[in-house]
Amino acid sequence: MSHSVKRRPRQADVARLAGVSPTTVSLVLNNRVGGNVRIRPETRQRVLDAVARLGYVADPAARSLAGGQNRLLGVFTFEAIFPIQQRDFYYPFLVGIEREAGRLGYDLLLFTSSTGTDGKRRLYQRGNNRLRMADGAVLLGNEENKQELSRLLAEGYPFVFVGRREVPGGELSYVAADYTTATAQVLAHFFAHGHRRVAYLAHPIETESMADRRAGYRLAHREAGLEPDPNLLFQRPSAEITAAWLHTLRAQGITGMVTEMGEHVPALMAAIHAAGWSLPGDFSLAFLGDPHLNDDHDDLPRDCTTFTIPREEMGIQAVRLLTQMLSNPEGGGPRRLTLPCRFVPGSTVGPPPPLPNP
DNA sequence: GTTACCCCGCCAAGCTGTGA
DNA sequence: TCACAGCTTGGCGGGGTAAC
Repeated sequence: MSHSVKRRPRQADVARLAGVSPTTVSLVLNNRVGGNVRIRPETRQRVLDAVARLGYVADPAARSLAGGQNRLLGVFTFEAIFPIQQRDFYYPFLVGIEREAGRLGYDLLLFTSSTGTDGKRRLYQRGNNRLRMADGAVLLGNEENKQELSRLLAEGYPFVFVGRREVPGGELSYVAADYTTATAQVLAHFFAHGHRRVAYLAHPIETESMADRRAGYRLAHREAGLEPDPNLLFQRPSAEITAAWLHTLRAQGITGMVTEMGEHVPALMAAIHAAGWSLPGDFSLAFLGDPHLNDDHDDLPRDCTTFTIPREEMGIQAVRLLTQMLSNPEGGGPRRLTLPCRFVPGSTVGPPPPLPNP
Protein backbone atom coordinates (compact mmCIF):
# COMPACT_ATOMS: atom_id res chain seq x y z
CA MET A 1 0.00 0.00 0.00
CA SER A 2 1.49 3.33 -1.02
CA HIS A 3 1.47 6.08 1.55
CA SER A 4 2.29 9.45 0.00
CA VAL A 5 2.39 12.67 2.03
CA LYS A 6 0.07 15.21 0.54
CA ARG A 7 1.51 18.72 0.18
CA ARG A 8 -0.20 21.14 2.54
CA PRO A 9 -2.36 23.74 0.77
CA ARG A 10 -0.87 27.19 0.44
CA GLN A 11 -2.38 30.61 0.19
CA ALA A 12 -1.76 30.53 -3.57
CA ASP A 13 -3.84 27.34 -3.85
CA VAL A 14 -6.73 29.03 -2.08
CA ALA A 15 -6.37 32.09 -4.31
CA ARG A 16 -6.37 29.93 -7.46
CA LEU A 17 -9.47 28.04 -6.37
CA ALA A 18 -11.30 31.22 -5.36
CA GLY A 19 -10.21 33.09 -8.50
CA VAL A 20 -8.52 35.93 -6.60
CA SER A 21 -4.98 36.99 -5.75
CA PRO A 22 -3.12 35.64 -2.71
CA THR A 23 -3.31 39.06 -1.12
CA THR A 24 -7.10 38.97 -1.26
CA VAL A 25 -6.98 35.65 0.55
CA SER A 26 -4.72 37.21 3.17
CA LEU A 27 -7.01 40.21 3.57
CA VAL A 28 -10.04 38.02 4.06
CA LEU A 29 -8.40 35.58 6.46
CA ASN A 30 -6.87 38.31 8.58
CA ASN A 31 -10.10 40.26 8.59
CA ARG A 32 -8.31 43.38 7.43
CA VAL A 33 -11.36 44.61 5.59
CA GLY A 34 -12.20 48.22 6.37
CA GLY A 35 -10.71 51.62 5.69
CA ASN A 36 -8.96 51.47 2.32
CA VAL A 37 -9.56 47.77 1.94
CA ARG A 38 -12.94 46.60 0.72
CA ILE A 39 -13.82 43.09 -0.33
CA ARG A 40 -17.21 42.24 -1.80
CA PRO A 41 -19.16 39.78 0.34
CA GLU A 42 -19.38 37.25 -2.52
CA THR A 43 -15.60 37.43 -3.05
CA ARG A 44 -15.04 36.96 0.66
CA GLN A 45 -17.37 33.96 0.67
CA ARG A 46 -15.55 32.41 -2.31
CA VAL A 47 -12.29 32.70 -0.38
CA LEU A 48 -13.79 31.17 2.76
CA ASP A 49 -15.30 28.34 0.70
CA ALA A 50 -11.93 27.63 -0.90
CA VAL A 51 -10.24 27.67 2.51
CA ALA A 52 -12.78 25.19 3.86
CA ARG A 53 -12.54 22.96 0.79
CA LEU A 54 -8.73 22.79 0.89
CA GLY A 55 -8.44 22.74 4.68
CA TYR A 56 -5.99 25.60 4.46
CA VAL A 57 -4.21 26.85 7.58
CA ALA A 58 -1.64 29.65 7.38
CA ASP A 59 1.93 28.47 7.86
CA PRO A 60 3.24 30.07 11.10
CA ALA A 61 6.81 30.02 9.83
CA ALA A 62 5.82 31.88 6.69
CA ARG A 63 3.84 34.37 8.72
CA SER A 64 6.87 35.01 10.86
CA LEU A 65 9.00 35.28 7.75
CA ALA A 66 6.76 37.97 6.39
CA GLY A 67 7.71 40.13 9.33
CA GLY A 68 4.46 39.79 11.13
CA GLN A 69 3.68 37.74 14.15
CA ASN A 70 2.86 34.07 14.01
CA ARG A 71 0.53 34.12 17.03
CA LEU A 72 2.64 31.58 18.84
CA LEU A 73 3.56 32.13 22.48
CA GLY A 74 6.48 30.16 23.83
CA VAL A 75 6.47 28.49 27.22
CA PHE A 76 9.96 27.88 28.55
CA THR A 77 10.87 26.34 31.88
CA PHE A 78 14.35 26.35 33.35
CA GLU A 79 13.79 22.92 34.83
CA ALA A 80 11.46 20.06 34.00
CA ILE A 81 8.31 21.31 35.69
CA PHE A 82 5.52 20.05 33.53
CA PRO A 83 2.94 18.43 35.72
CA ILE A 84 2.27 14.77 35.86
CA GLN A 85 -0.67 15.28 38.19
CA GLN A 86 -3.04 18.05 39.14
CA ARG A 87 -1.40 18.50 42.54
CA ASP A 88 1.87 19.51 40.95
CA PHE A 89 2.99 22.99 42.03
CA TYR A 90 3.25 24.25 38.47
CA TYR A 91 -0.01 22.80 37.21
CA PRO A 92 -2.19 25.88 37.94
CA PHE A 93 0.33 28.23 36.30
CA LEU A 94 0.12 26.20 33.11
CA VAL A 95 -3.66 26.00 33.30
CA GLY A 96 -3.81 29.80 33.47
CA ILE A 97 -1.34 30.22 30.63
CA GLU A 98 -3.20 27.79 28.38
CA ARG A 99 -6.60 29.25 29.20
CA GLU A 100 -5.64 32.84 28.51
CA ALA A 101 -3.63 32.04 25.40
CA GLY A 102 -6.61 30.19 23.97
CA ARG A 103 -8.97 32.98 24.87
CA LEU A 104 -6.76 35.52 23.09
CA GLY A 105 -6.38 33.35 19.99
CA TYR A 106 -2.77 32.30 20.51
CA ASP A 107 -1.22 28.86 20.26
CA LEU A 108 1.42 27.72 22.73
CA LEU A 109 4.83 26.43 21.76
CA LEU A 110 6.54 24.33 24.40
CA PHE A 111 10.35 24.45 24.45
CA THR A 112 11.76 21.15 25.59
CA SER A 113 14.91 20.36 23.60
CA SER A 114 17.39 22.81 25.05
CA THR A 115 18.88 20.84 27.93
CA GLY A 116 22.65 21.27 28.14
CA THR A 117 25.24 18.66 28.97
CA ASP A 118 24.98 19.69 32.63
CA GLY A 119 21.29 18.77 32.59
CA LYS A 120 20.20 22.40 32.88
CA ARG A 121 17.94 24.01 30.34
CA ARG A 122 19.22 26.84 28.20
CA LEU A 123 17.49 29.70 26.42
CA TYR A 124 20.36 29.83 23.96
CA GLN A 125 21.58 26.92 21.92
CA ARG A 126 24.86 27.41 20.06
CA GLY A 127 24.45 31.13 20.63
CA ASN A 128 20.98 31.30 19.14
CA ASN A 129 17.87 32.42 20.96
CA ARG A 130 15.52 29.52 20.29
CA LEU A 131 12.55 31.40 21.69
CA ARG A 132 12.47 33.49 18.50
CA MET A 133 10.35 30.78 16.94
CA ALA A 134 7.53 32.34 18.96
CA ASP A 135 6.34 35.96 19.04
CA GLY A 136 7.12 36.10 22.75
CA ALA A 137 7.44 33.75 25.69
CA VAL A 138 6.34 33.08 29.23
CA LEU A 139 9.20 31.83 31.39
CA LEU A 140 8.93 29.75 34.54
CA GLY A 141 11.19 27.94 36.93
CA ASN A 142 13.42 28.42 39.93
CA GLU A 143 16.77 27.61 38.40
CA GLU A 144 16.90 30.42 35.89
CA ASN A 145 20.11 31.54 34.26
CA LYS A 146 20.46 35.26 35.02
CA GLN A 147 23.05 35.81 32.31
CA GLU A 148 20.72 34.41 29.69
CA LEU A 149 17.85 36.52 31.01
CA SER A 150 20.03 39.65 30.78
CA ARG A 151 20.95 38.76 27.22
CA LEU A 152 17.33 38.12 26.32
CA LEU A 153 16.43 41.51 27.76
CA ALA A 154 19.23 43.25 25.84
CA GLU A 155 18.03 41.66 22.60
CA GLY A 156 14.59 43.17 23.15
CA TYR A 157 12.86 39.81 22.92
CA PRO A 158 9.39 40.07 24.52
CA PHE A 159 9.00 37.80 27.52
CA VAL A 160 7.31 37.70 30.91
CA PHE A 161 8.63 35.76 33.87
CA VAL A 162 6.18 34.08 36.23
CA GLY A 163 7.65 35.18 39.53
CA ARG A 164 9.67 38.24 40.48
CA ARG A 165 13.11 38.21 38.93
CA GLU A 166 15.85 40.83 38.94
CA VAL A 167 18.80 40.65 36.58
CA PRO A 168 21.87 42.80 36.11
CA GLY A 169 21.70 45.34 33.30
CA GLY A 170 17.97 45.92 33.10
CA GLU A 171 14.48 45.36 34.36
CA LEU A 172 12.45 42.49 33.01
CA SER A 173 8.68 42.06 33.00
CA TYR A 174 7.10 39.69 35.46
CA VAL A 175 3.95 38.63 37.26
CA ALA A 176 4.74 38.00 40.90
CA ALA A 177 2.95 36.94 44.05
CA ASP A 178 3.05 39.29 47.02
CA TYR A 179 5.03 37.01 49.33
CA THR A 180 6.05 39.94 51.52
CA THR A 181 2.52 40.82 52.62
CA ALA A 182 1.50 37.16 52.83
CA THR A 183 4.45 36.25 55.06
CA ALA A 184 3.81 39.31 57.22
CA GLN A 185 0.21 38.14 57.69
CA VAL A 186 1.37 34.70 58.80
CA LEU A 187 3.79 36.20 61.31
CA ALA A 188 1.15 38.66 62.54
CA HIS A 189 -1.04 35.61 63.21
CA PHE A 190 1.73 34.18 65.44
CA PHE A 191 2.13 37.48 67.28
CA ALA A 192 -1.64 37.79 67.76
CA HIS A 193 -1.53 34.46 69.60
CA GLY A 194 1.18 35.74 71.91
CA HIS A 195 4.33 34.36 70.26
CA ARG A 196 7.34 36.65 70.40
CA ARG A 197 10.16 34.49 69.10
CA VAL A 198 9.28 32.65 65.88
CA ALA A 199 12.06 30.87 64.04
CA TYR A 200 12.41 31.15 60.27
CA LEU A 201 13.64 28.01 58.52
CA ALA A 202 15.10 29.29 55.25
CA HIS A 203 16.10 27.93 51.88
CA PRO A 204 19.88 27.82 51.47
CA ILE A 205 19.67 29.96 48.32
CA GLU A 206 18.09 33.39 48.56
CA THR A 207 15.98 33.75 45.42
CA GLU A 208 13.78 36.80 44.89
CA SER A 209 10.70 34.99 46.23
CA MET A 210 12.61 33.87 49.32
CA ALA A 211 13.92 37.40 49.82
CA ASP A 212 10.33 38.70 49.64
CA ARG A 213 9.24 36.23 52.31
CA ARG A 214 12.10 37.26 54.57
CA ALA A 215 11.21 40.91 54.00
CA GLY A 216 7.68 40.04 55.14
CA TYR A 217 9.11 38.36 58.23
CA ARG A 218 11.01 41.54 59.15
CA LEU A 219 8.02 43.73 58.26
CA ALA A 220 5.72 41.81 60.61
CA HIS A 221 8.20 42.23 63.47
CA ARG A 222 8.43 45.97 62.92
CA GLU A 223 4.64 46.28 62.73
CA ALA A 224 4.37 44.34 66.01
CA GLY A 225 6.92 46.61 67.64
CA LEU A 226 9.48 43.82 67.81
CA GLU A 227 13.09 43.88 66.74
CA PRO A 228 13.75 41.15 64.13
CA ASP A 229 16.40 38.87 65.59
CA PRO A 230 18.81 37.62 62.88
CA ASN A 231 19.59 34.67 65.16
CA LEU A 232 16.08 33.35 64.49
CA LEU A 233 16.91 32.72 60.83
CA PHE A 234 18.05 29.13 60.33
CA GLN A 235 19.37 27.29 57.31
CA ARG A 236 19.49 23.63 58.13
CA PRO A 237 19.47 20.38 56.14
CA SER A 238 16.52 18.08 56.81
CA ALA A 239 18.81 15.49 58.42
CA GLU A 240 19.67 17.97 61.17
CA ILE A 241 16.06 18.79 62.01
CA THR A 242 15.65 16.66 65.13
CA ALA A 243 13.80 16.61 68.43
CA ALA A 244 17.03 17.66 70.14
CA TRP A 245 17.26 20.69 67.91
CA LEU A 246 13.66 21.65 68.69
CA HIS A 247 14.42 21.42 72.40
CA THR A 248 17.41 23.72 71.85
CA LEU A 249 15.10 26.22 70.14
CA ARG A 250 12.63 25.98 72.99
CA ALA A 251 15.44 26.73 75.44
CA GLN A 252 16.04 29.93 73.47
CA GLY A 253 12.42 30.97 73.99
CA ILE A 254 11.36 30.01 70.46
CA THR A 255 7.75 28.84 70.45
CA GLY A 256 6.98 28.51 66.79
CA MET A 257 8.43 28.30 63.33
CA VAL A 258 7.71 29.24 59.75
CA THR A 259 9.36 27.39 56.90
CA GLU A 260 9.70 28.24 53.23
CA MET A 261 10.95 24.81 52.22
CA GLY A 262 8.57 21.94 51.52
CA GLU A 263 11.47 19.54 51.83
CA HIS A 264 11.70 20.39 55.53
CA VAL A 265 8.12 19.51 56.34
CA PRO A 266 8.46 15.73 56.81
CA ALA A 267 11.57 16.21 58.97
CA LEU A 268 9.84 18.88 61.05
CA MET A 269 6.78 16.72 61.62
CA ALA A 270 8.96 13.75 62.55
CA ALA A 271 10.99 15.89 64.99
CA ILE A 272 7.86 17.30 66.62
CA HIS A 273 6.52 13.77 67.01
CA ALA A 274 9.84 12.49 68.39
CA ALA A 275 9.91 15.33 70.92
CA GLY A 276 6.53 14.14 72.16
CA TRP A 277 5.03 17.49 71.25
CA SER A 278 1.66 18.30 69.73
CA LEU A 279 0.70 20.95 67.18
CA PRO A 280 -0.07 23.65 68.20
CA GLY A 281 -0.18 22.86 71.93
CA ASP A 282 3.58 22.56 72.30
CA PHE A 283 4.82 24.21 69.16
CA SER A 284 3.27 26.28 66.35
CA LEU A 285 4.16 25.82 62.72
CA ALA A 286 3.25 27.53 59.44
CA PHE A 287 4.25 26.99 55.88
CA LEU A 288 5.00 29.97 53.63
CA GLY A 289 3.21 28.88 50.47
CA ASP A 290 0.69 26.35 49.18
CA PRO A 291 1.52 23.22 51.18
CA HIS A 292 -1.04 20.68 50.04
CA LEU A 293 -0.41 20.55 46.35
CA ASN A 294 2.67 18.42 46.34
CA ASP A 295 3.20 14.92 47.58
CA ASP A 296 6.25 16.21 49.47
CA HIS A 297 3.91 17.80 51.98
CA ASP A 298 1.63 14.91 52.78
CA ASP A 299 2.98 14.90 56.36
CA LEU A 300 1.63 18.38 56.99
CA PRO A 301 -1.82 18.66 58.65
CA ARG A 302 -4.50 19.43 56.08
CA ASP A 303 -5.46 22.62 57.89
CA CYS A 304 -1.97 24.03 58.15
CA THR A 305 -1.57 27.77 58.67
CA THR A 306 -0.28 29.04 55.38
CA PHE A 307 -1.12 31.23 52.40
CA THR A 308 -2.17 30.27 48.91
CA ILE A 309 -0.42 31.60 45.83
CA PRO A 310 -2.71 32.81 43.00
CA ARG A 311 -0.94 30.59 40.52
CA GLU A 312 -3.62 30.22 37.86
CA GLU A 313 -4.21 33.97 37.90
CA MET A 314 -0.45 34.53 37.61
CA GLY A 315 -0.42 32.41 34.45
CA ILE A 316 -3.37 34.34 33.05
CA GLN A 317 -1.82 37.71 33.81
CA ALA A 318 1.55 36.66 32.39
CA VAL A 319 -0.08 35.91 29.04
CA ARG A 320 -2.00 39.19 29.20
CA LEU A 321 1.15 41.19 29.88
CA LEU A 322 2.97 39.40 27.10
CA THR A 323 0.27 40.02 24.50
CA GLN A 324 0.13 43.67 25.57
CA MET A 325 3.86 43.87 24.92
CA LEU A 326 3.38 42.30 21.50
CA SER A 327 0.57 44.63 20.47
CA ASN A 328 2.39 47.70 21.79
CA PRO A 329 6.14 47.06 21.59
CA GLU A 330 6.92 50.75 22.15
CA GLY A 331 4.82 50.72 25.31
CA GLY A 332 7.87 51.66 27.31
CA GLY A 333 9.52 50.02 30.27
CA PRO A 334 9.06 46.67 31.90
CA ARG A 335 5.55 45.54 32.78
CA ARG A 336 5.26 44.29 36.32
CA LEU A 337 2.34 42.99 38.25
CA THR A 338 2.20 41.71 41.84
CA LEU A 339 -0.86 39.72 42.87
CA PRO A 340 -2.01 39.21 46.47
CA CYS A 341 -1.83 35.82 48.16
CA ARG A 342 -4.63 34.55 50.38
CA PHE A 343 -3.84 34.02 54.06
CA VAL A 344 -5.16 30.70 55.40
CA PRO A 345 -5.35 30.64 59.23
CA GLY A 346 -5.16 26.92 59.96
CA SER A 347 -5.01 25.02 63.21
CA THR A 348 -1.22 24.64 63.43
CA VAL A 349 -0.72 28.00 65.12
CA GLY A 350 -2.06 28.48 68.63
CA PRO A 351 -1.06 30.18 71.87
CA PRO A 352 2.54 29.48 72.88
CA PRO A 353 3.15 26.98 75.68
CA PRO A 354 4.36 28.33 79.02
CA LEU A 355 8.11 28.62 78.87
CA PRO A 356 10.35 27.37 81.69
CA ASN A 357 11.68 30.04 83.95
CA PRO A 358 15.13 31.22 82.81
C1' DG B 1 32.92 29.24 -2.79
C1' DT B 2 29.54 32.30 -4.58
C1' DT B 3 25.26 33.55 -6.49
C1' DA B 4 20.50 32.99 -7.60
C1' DC B 5 16.36 31.40 -6.49
C1' DC B 6 12.66 29.59 -3.77
C1' DC B 7 9.71 29.14 0.20
C1' DC B 8 5.11 31.78 2.02
C1' DG B 9 2.46 35.38 3.61
C1' DC B 10 2.06 40.36 4.72
C1' DC B 11 1.79 45.12 3.51
C1' DA B 12 1.97 49.58 1.02
C1' DA B 13 1.18 51.34 -3.17
C1' DG B 14 -0.97 51.21 -7.38
C1' DC B 15 -4.25 49.76 -10.92
C1' DT B 16 -8.92 49.03 -13.11
C1' DG B 17 -13.73 49.52 -13.51
C1' DT B 18 -17.89 51.92 -12.44
C1' DG B 19 -21.03 55.54 -11.50
C1' DA B 20 -22.11 60.35 -10.73
C1' DT C 1 -13.20 64.22 -14.71
C1' DC C 2 -13.32 62.67 -10.30
C1' DA C 3 -14.19 59.70 -6.38
C1' DC C 4 -14.50 55.42 -4.76
C1' DA C 5 -14.82 50.33 -4.58
C1' DG C 6 -12.43 46.28 -5.26
C1' DC C 7 -8.74 44.11 -6.23
C1' DT C 8 -3.54 43.18 -7.86
C1' DT C 9 1.41 43.96 -7.95
C1' DG C 10 5.87 44.12 -6.18
C1' DG C 11 8.95 44.11 -2.43
C1' DC C 12 10.42 42.14 1.69
C1' DG C 13 12.16 38.85 5.24
C1' DG C 14 16.07 34.55 6.72
C1' DG C 15 17.52 30.20 5.64
C1' DG C 16 18.02 26.29 2.62
C1' DT C 17 19.22 24.44 -1.78
C1' DA C 18 20.38 24.24 -6.59
C1' DA C 19 23.16 26.06 -10.17
C1' DC C 20 27.30 27.98 -11.68
